[in-house]
Amino acid sequence: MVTIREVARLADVSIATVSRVVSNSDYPVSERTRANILKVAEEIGYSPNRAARSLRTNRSSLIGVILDNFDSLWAPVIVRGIQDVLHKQGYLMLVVNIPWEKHSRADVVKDLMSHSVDALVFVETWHPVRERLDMLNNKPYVIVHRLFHESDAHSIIPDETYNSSLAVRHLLGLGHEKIAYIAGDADYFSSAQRLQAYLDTMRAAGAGIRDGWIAQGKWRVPSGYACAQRILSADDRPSAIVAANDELAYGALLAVTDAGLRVPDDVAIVGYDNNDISRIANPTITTISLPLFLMGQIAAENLLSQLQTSDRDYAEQLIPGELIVRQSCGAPEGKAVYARDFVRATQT
Amino acid sequence: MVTIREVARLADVSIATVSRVVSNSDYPVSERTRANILKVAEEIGYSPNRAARSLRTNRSSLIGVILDNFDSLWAPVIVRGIQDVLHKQGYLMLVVNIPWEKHSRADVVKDLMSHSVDALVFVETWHPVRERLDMLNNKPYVIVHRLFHESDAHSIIPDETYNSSLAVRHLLGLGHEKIAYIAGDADYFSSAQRLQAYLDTMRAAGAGIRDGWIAQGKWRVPSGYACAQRILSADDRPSAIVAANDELAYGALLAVTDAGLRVPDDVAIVGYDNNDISRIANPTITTISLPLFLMGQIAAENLLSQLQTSDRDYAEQLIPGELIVRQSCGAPEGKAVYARDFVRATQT
DNA sequence: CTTGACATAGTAAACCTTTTCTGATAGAGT
DNA sequence: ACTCTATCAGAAAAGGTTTACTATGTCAAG
Repeated sequence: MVTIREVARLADVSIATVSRVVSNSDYPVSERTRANILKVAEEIGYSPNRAARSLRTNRSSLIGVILDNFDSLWAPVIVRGIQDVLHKQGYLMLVVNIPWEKHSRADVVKDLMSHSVDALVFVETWHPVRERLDMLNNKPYVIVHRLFHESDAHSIIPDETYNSSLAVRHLLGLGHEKIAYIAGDADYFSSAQRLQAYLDTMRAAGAGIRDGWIAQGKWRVPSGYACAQRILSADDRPSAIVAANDELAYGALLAVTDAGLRVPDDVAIVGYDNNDISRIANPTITTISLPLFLMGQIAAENLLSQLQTSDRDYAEQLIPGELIVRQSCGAPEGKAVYARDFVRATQT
Repeated sequence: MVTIREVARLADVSIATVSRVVSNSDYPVSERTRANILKVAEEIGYSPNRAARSLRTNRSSLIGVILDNFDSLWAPVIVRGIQDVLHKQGYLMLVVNIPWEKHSRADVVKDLMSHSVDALVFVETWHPVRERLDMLNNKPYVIVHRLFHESDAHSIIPDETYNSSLAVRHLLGLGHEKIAYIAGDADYFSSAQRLQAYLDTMRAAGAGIRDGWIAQGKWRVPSGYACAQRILSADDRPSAIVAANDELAYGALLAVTDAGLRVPDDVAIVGYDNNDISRIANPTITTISLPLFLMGQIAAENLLSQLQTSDRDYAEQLIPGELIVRQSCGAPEGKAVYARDFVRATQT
């Protein structure tokens, strides 16, 4: 292996000087010397031994990324966002996936710490970080898409309330008054929030709500199908269904079709997540899109600023989504007139 | 930070002894001493400084994973498979995504080398590793799902020929004689292989092939739609379409429906990849499933064996997929009578 | 001509492990 | 009682880097 010593020898300077140059120290080194050292280093293909550097400085340029659910449709996009920012700053990601059922989490954190990661990102995590805050050794950390109920100032999460209301407002804006809701798994933080936003928005608009219009689903297609069936058989059949995610929406779509009704003519449908499925379904499904890549970027930037300035105030960050208007609601594709106006009004 | 020195002091032994115990050396240490050291280490929460260890041993317990396309539907599953094996052996993954358009690849490898990774995995890679083999410093490496044409003994790739023939055989087995084919992007290695397998299987079965039955697609839904339209307007309309992937199949499904024909009654369709889409589509789509998780595991095991025994023979590994029978072909769901028999006959 | 300040470079310690070599002890064999 | 061997423990070097401290040279001011 080619070491700093070798560079020093060839450039005829001390290793200290080489170190100053190659590690971008702000210690003064004459331009002549610097240029020469860089030339030599380049020529013999020197790159610093990170282990040695890390041993000395206690910094590793490594960021631990802990995922609950690596091959979900969301996580990889978030991770790419994280990398996008971190990589430019010379950080590399140590990625570990632990299904949330497993309780080996503490070990993983310990593992990462022993590799002296500079900071940690938890993506879509189920377990409060606080439980093992002592293990974190005061290292910066951030949570993207927290799934547990207690709030944590380090989290970056979708603005469920706002996003969910977008869907309802869109339907209201299209003239719908009888709007049903299929909720996600009750265990989830976000399920409750989205459902609440539906209720609040409906009430705020003065629209009536019936018990039979609200079904408790389980995130997946079959559950969406069953829930929609129940909803369609309600005394007062609704003219629109808001689903807590796209899979539920797809189940609902099948149920509506199987009931001999048409989407969007008889029943309009809105989803949430903007899966590939929704782009491809027939009809294509109106849905809420989350800026996942951006969320990853924000997380990484948050981390960087924690790394730079040790003490600052943290606050939970809520990330707004966007309504993607497609065929399943009957609105002109790509245009959410009322909803858009509403958005602007809300945001200013 | 708590170091080996601290453990040694409290256990009243030398640091050498502690090192032997905590690093699982096979150097003899008395049971009494070992137990005591482990107890102390546990109590004060000692975990070895990997940087120091790495500096000394030149091994890092880090594996570099380079991805072309991190948020594809496949890559994350493969990565999970890799982790599944590596993590048990105490390795952690340094994951880097580089879109294949970017040519910063060499830098990334250099980066990883400077972190002294013990080995490298390339997932779904477009660029021949050989180009920068010198940078690899003889470290073990493996390629999962190679996308470039030249063969590489270190690759673990789907057995495209076999897999693609499964689809055709299934249709032949169901009595179809006029089978069309929608190919994937011509740039891809796998496209050509899959197409060739279709041709060979058809010929072997004595089934006729017409020019109008073969369309050159581009992997995505709209292309599948267009190709299917062209195929359906052929003089001699085929009774089945094999698509090079599920998105193309979905496009074909739409085209068939829009042409006023029914799937599978008028036209049967088979895809490739077993995306979520296919499970949910209406009708559900028969397709080929790749054992991605397994491929990741195999890759990792290959790597481990390279790490243990320095010299051994490598050979390209071809991984067979599986036909998932659903509604789009008209066969009883889950049963691929002819195809299955054919598989057995081939494999024995 | 001396002094002080400044710019630049070098020396050497320190970071925490692993591992070679050496040392000590105990038990077995004579 | 002696040597020989096996078993276990310790001392110390080594690995590549950063950095506090020290050294040198140059130049300006006194």
